[in-house]
Amino acid sequence: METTIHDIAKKLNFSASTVSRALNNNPKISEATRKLIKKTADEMGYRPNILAASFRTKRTNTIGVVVPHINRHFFSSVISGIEEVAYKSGFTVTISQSNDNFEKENKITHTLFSNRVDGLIISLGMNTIDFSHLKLFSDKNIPLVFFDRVVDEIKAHKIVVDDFDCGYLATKHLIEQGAKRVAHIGGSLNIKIYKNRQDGYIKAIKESGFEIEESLIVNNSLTREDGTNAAKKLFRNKKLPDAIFCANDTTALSVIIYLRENNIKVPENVLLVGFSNEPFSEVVTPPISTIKQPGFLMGKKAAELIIHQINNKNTKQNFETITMPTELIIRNSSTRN
Amino acid sequence: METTIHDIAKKLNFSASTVSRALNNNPKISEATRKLIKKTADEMGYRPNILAASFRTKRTNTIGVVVPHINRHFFSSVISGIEEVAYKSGFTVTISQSNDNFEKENKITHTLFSNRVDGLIISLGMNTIDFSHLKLFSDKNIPLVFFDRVVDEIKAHKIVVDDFDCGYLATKHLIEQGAKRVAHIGGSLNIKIYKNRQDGYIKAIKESGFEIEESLIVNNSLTREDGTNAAKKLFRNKKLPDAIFCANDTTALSVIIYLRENNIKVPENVLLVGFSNEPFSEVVTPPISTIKQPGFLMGKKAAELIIHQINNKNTKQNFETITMPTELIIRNSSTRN
DNA sequence: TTGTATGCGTTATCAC
DNA sequence: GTGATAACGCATACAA
Repeated sequence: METTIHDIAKKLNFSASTVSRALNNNPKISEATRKLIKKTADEMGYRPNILAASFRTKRTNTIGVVVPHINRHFFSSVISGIEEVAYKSGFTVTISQSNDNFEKENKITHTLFSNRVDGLIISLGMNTIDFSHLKLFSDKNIPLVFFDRVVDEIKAHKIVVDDFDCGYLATKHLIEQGAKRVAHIGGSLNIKIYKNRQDGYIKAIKESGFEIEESLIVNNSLTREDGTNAAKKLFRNKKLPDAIFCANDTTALSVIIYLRENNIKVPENVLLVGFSNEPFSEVVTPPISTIKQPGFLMGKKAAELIIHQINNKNTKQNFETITMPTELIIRNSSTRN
Repeated sequence: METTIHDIAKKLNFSASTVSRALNNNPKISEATRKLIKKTADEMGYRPNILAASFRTKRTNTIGVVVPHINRHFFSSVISGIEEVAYKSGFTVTISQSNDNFEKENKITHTLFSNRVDGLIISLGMNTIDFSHLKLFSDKNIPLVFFDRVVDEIKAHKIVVDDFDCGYLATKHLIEQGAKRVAHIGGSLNIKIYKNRQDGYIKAIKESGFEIEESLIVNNSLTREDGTNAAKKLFRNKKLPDAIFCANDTTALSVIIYLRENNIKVPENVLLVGFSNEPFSEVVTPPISTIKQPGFLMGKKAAELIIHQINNKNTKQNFETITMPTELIIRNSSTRN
């Protein structure tokens, strides 16, 4: 049997309420009894039943986190940031992954709700176009923070990067390095971040006086395999591209490997920029120029925002969309010395 | 206000107990009323208060997981495996990271205990030599599963790989490829897995009729920086090593980069094997031969074991140590074609 | 400064 | 099959 506050109370001839107060550092309890009670609690091996307390106070001190894939470097960095801030503020973090599967995302989210998490931080799955499971939270006034894959339809804090600008800068950089025919391998245009990256690419191309060529743009789901297929397709053109802006590093890697096998040199023949700064992009040959997203910081920020909301539920919120700084990291894949 | 079973009961002129039973598919409730109650619950937007139920039943359906670093590929793969199995069995997973900091590990573990997790899956921090926070679980008969960094002092299921054998095989492979002076960059010998890897190395060396040379063994904390320093040290020897078995891929990567800068060729001049099969090891030049640990499977296995324990708490357990299969992945860094 | 009484929402034990 | 009641451990309003 676990020790409860009643056991401590009985032993010391106090009431349970006094014990409860002492343990919670209620200032109305005298220094002496508080010390005595805490000491005794310690000796008796008392461990508070947080479950009971949460049930009573309707506060779990738990933050739910939903990401598409835990083992992607970007997401695990975000989680790491969330966890660090949460821990320091006395919150526990419950993590689930949707596997980019809407059914699972839906179920997970409901479970988190039923578990009465104090707030939810989420990056949406690829196929999520119905948002009722999230409305559940905003309707019941449970703090909600989106990051990365956000959605316009729901009012909440959002943490993003300026994908449009990133796409623009990456493409412009390629053009500045002398590229005249920049191709783009992008993601599904249903997803806002990929649409934005592509729009940035288009702006840079037009601004530099080049034409948008349909044959230089490929959209797919940005896996390793898709990247290879995209490369094949692009290099089947009569007029070959001399640079490619890839919407993620995985695809850029596929391209590098494909080109190596076909004796086309990066960066001598083709310049390359990726996206996300995956750990491998720095060490592959040639190192891949890429956009660095501050995953860890995004996580910290998300946690800060949600904890602030949790602690100020009554005061009205102005929901803000926070754009985090990115960095174009220029490496060998996009520079001709 | 949230809808409760009492609200449903009132509306339908049933008792709360009947509603509770119907919702839990208790066979004593008639088909008709069960359907009616479920339908009404749905209409009223009823969401069970799992907190209350957990409190009552003393079962949270939650598994606690503690790892040193969430954003290491190996650990996030393990977590991913745990999460997948847990989800399918109706469990929620709470994840924390210790940052290899004993204080934090201690505090986290106590918090998980107070939150009444049904079980704990843990890989210990680098500096954990006191285990009272884990005894807490085994003493109270709360299922506990260790993986990767395990400990002999506590009886529990353990999921490991055969580090000794891995070290042996890796070293032997290098010798078979013609190496005559194999060096080793290892981790802290306080940590069992690193000790075992090194012992495997030693066995292979001796078995092949070579001498153990102190100057060919470096122990450090296996960071990127440490790897570079170790390489410097090794190549200051009068008689240079012609192969290195590194206790992780990070260090192997450092060595590759250091050697490249010093015009020593891998694999022509020096053969190399790493450990863990980090994502970058496949794509770096040259690709690094390494030991693949089945992180995802280890996670699945850990979850299966702990869920089985949770569901069979009364039946006595025979604690087993499960050794998962590894694979020596041979790539260019260790082969001379 | 401390004690008494009450209830959070659910499930389990009886009873009918 | 269904209902009444108690209990889980804690925090809090109110009393003293």
